[in-house]
Amino acid sequence: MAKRSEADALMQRVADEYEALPRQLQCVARYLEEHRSSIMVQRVGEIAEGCGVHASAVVRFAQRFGYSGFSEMQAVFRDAWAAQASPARSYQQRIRSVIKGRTGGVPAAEIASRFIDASRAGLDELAGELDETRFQKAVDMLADAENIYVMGVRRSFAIATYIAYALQHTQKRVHLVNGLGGMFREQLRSIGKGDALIAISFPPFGKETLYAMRVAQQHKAGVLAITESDLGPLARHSDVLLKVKEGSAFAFRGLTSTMCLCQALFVALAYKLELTVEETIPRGEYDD
Amino acid sequence: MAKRSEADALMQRVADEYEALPRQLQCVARYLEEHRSSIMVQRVGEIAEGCGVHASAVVRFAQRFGYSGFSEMQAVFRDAWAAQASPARSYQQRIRSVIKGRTGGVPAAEIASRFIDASRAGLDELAGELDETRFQKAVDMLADAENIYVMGVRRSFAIATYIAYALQHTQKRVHLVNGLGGMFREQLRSIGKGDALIAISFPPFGKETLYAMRVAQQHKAGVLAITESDLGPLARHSDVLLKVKEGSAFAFRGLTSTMCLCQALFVALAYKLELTVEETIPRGEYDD
DNA sequence: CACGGGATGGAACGTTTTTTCCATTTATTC
DNA sequence: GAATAAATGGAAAAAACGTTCCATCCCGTG
Repeated sequence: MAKRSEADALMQRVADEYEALPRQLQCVARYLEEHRSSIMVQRVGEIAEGCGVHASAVVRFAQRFGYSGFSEMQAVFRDAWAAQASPARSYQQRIRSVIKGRTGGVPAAEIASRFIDASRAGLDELAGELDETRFQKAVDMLADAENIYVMGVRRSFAIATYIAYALQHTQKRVHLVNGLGGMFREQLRSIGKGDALIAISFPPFGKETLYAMRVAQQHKAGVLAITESDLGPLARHSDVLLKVKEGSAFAFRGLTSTMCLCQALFVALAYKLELTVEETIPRGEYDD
Repeated sequence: MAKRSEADALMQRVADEYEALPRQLQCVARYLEEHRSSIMVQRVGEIAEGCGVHASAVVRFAQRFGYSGFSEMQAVFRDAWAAQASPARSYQQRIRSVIKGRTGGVPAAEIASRFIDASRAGLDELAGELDETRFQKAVDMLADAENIYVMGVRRSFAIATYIAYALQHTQKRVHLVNGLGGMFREQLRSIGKGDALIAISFPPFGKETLYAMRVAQQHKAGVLAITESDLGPLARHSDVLLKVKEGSAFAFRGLTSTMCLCQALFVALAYKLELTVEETIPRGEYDD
């Protein structure tokens, strides 16, 4: 593999010493970590502004790691870029094609990047085919609800978990129907008029989720379904249906588009409810 | 998508006027053409030397094409690079301007599509910056583990939930450390050598997760951290660290890239363990 | 509560880099 | 070949930038 550039070595040292650094220098460290590729074109002032510190703090940072000043440290990043930009790129590409040509086990990274590509395709589709009217209706329904019940089982449970977590940052009462102790029915018992159920389900549809939707409708609660298609059993039991098609790779269905849609739903709701950033994302001791 | 950058426009004008240029300015033009990608990091003097010309000639060149001086022209190239190097940033900037643009009611669909854009940018970055070596190490670690513990709290809990669900389709014993009944410690008690802990955490790091990592290390279990940066407390307590940077929109952090990475991790693991599709995704009565 | 050490930010300083000016050279035209 | 216009290079002026110094502030300690 590529020999470690001095920039790599530096970032390693930074990572090692990070915790021992004063607050502002930690900011600088994080900034470098995150904007590593653009350090070389930035001026001290820009970097300082970017991490909300004084320019001299950036210089001190460089000096702490053995350079005479910022300029000398910047040169390290510039060299690293120059080294990989001009002569090496073609080599790297060749190496990649060599890896692809191999016969043995498929390298993990190869699988990963295919999967990521599939997920990207899924998101592209989501962006293109989102039904704006329905999305608005979904947001309105949640905004008007007093209690929000969230339900998804097995593959969809993680999504339900996330929605329930996010909604805790609103004033709504939120109920994650998790079936703990086999008590699906009991957890749904008190749903009623003025409430909403968010049901996430994909084929083959979990019978617990279908049951929950029926109960919700009988109790005159609004039902928002998040699923794959307008057809199928969810359509008849829901008031609003949001469609999300997941790309799949290696015969394995993604979940990123669904996650993305649900987050978008929450953000839109938060704005409708006019939550401030502080309310939405309380950065406190207990946040993670 | 194919919007011509100002740099493109400039190079076009240069090409048009090239013949009419004095000798030295032609040299500069050729140099720009050939070293287009590195203009942004070079100083006037370097460029001048590079084409055997005096610094003032370079300045005159810039002025001839309507810029106040070399610096202004250089900024054009720098912007062009920044735009293509990190599309994520430009997405964010667009989002911010949308928010600032109107204080009234932003339509929900507008918010949704901005959020999806940000998530797409996040995935693009994930695809580009995935550390293949580390990813392989992570897969190997999980493949060798007898028991796999999964831990994430609050924002990361949904991800942990998903990983635990997916891993149930392998032969491994999987333990989701969920803290039910306040029993984090008890759920971790039996972790030991030959086991692995997957810890998902983002700043500000949940103390429960940090605790779990320490316990795992003390018990000689392998620790796989999924987080945002090499810096911070997770680095020292983990054996493998996978980085994932989430795009954020409307001051709200995404989770789609993390989800995608975790799914990719699982797929790669499944292939390494040579699970068939049937084993991986049993399509049965209970699936959802 | 007083103290000390380190972190921080403002401003001055020195250096580097860019730009302008002008004298000189080179090319062009009649 | 002289006259004129344009191009060039040196050097000084100006600007930008990085660095250093120092007063102040904050935090942990005795």
